[in-house]
Amino acid sequence: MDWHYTTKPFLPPPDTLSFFYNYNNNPYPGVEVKQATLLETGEGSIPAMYNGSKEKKKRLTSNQLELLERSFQEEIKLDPERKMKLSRELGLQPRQIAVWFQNRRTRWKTKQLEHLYNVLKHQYDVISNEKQKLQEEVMKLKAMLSKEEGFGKQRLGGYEEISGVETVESTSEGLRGSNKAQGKSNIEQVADEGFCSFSVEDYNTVSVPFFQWPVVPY
DNA sequence: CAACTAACCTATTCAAGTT
DNA sequence: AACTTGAATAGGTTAGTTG
Repeated sequence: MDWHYTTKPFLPPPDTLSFFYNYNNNPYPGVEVKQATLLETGEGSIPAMYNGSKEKKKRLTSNQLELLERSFQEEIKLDPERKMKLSRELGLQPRQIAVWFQNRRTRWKTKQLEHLYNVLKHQYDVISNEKQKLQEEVMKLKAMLSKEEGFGKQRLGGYEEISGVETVESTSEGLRGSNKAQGKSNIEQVADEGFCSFSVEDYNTVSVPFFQWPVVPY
């Protein structure tokens, strides 16, 4: 495996989650450009860990981490030019820079998935609550209806039409008030509050409001 | 169009640091 | 000593280039 023979132009961040599933996706097919040779990049000099001799793994210093982190915040992907620049500035092998970025992207992605999970869980809780309320309301309405039916039978023929829709006060009506006027369901209301529902198929193509690029949690 | 190349990914290993 | 973290490796996938 080699990391250092080609480069891609600076890629503006995609605004969808699709890159989660295809990091290699290039929004500008055909513009990949051949660049530096091994000699030019200076990666011909293989560090001890890569040339067979057993050197122990060393942690990066806080200064190195700080600069790498700042660079990562600027752009999640690493172009060869930046890799070489960081390599010179930090006194690390370009390979180490590339590895650090790869591992950092993995950590970043894990955090993003964690965040996504929390958002979806919140959505689920809201909808689950709503379902509970609606079920309770249905029970109340059924109870009222059977009561009314009881009255009707007692009056012996004195039939009175009762429209449930018009006469029954909904216990959760207040909750829906404003959105009902706009013809919106509670679920849509949830969506309006900044969450959206999407299917697995949507996952690759639909941009998600809470997703920001490059949000870099750690 | 197959072979090559170089990027990226996930899964894993293992040393260093922490509890 | 057990657990956690993170640097590094292995092997696979993808996409652009070349002959």
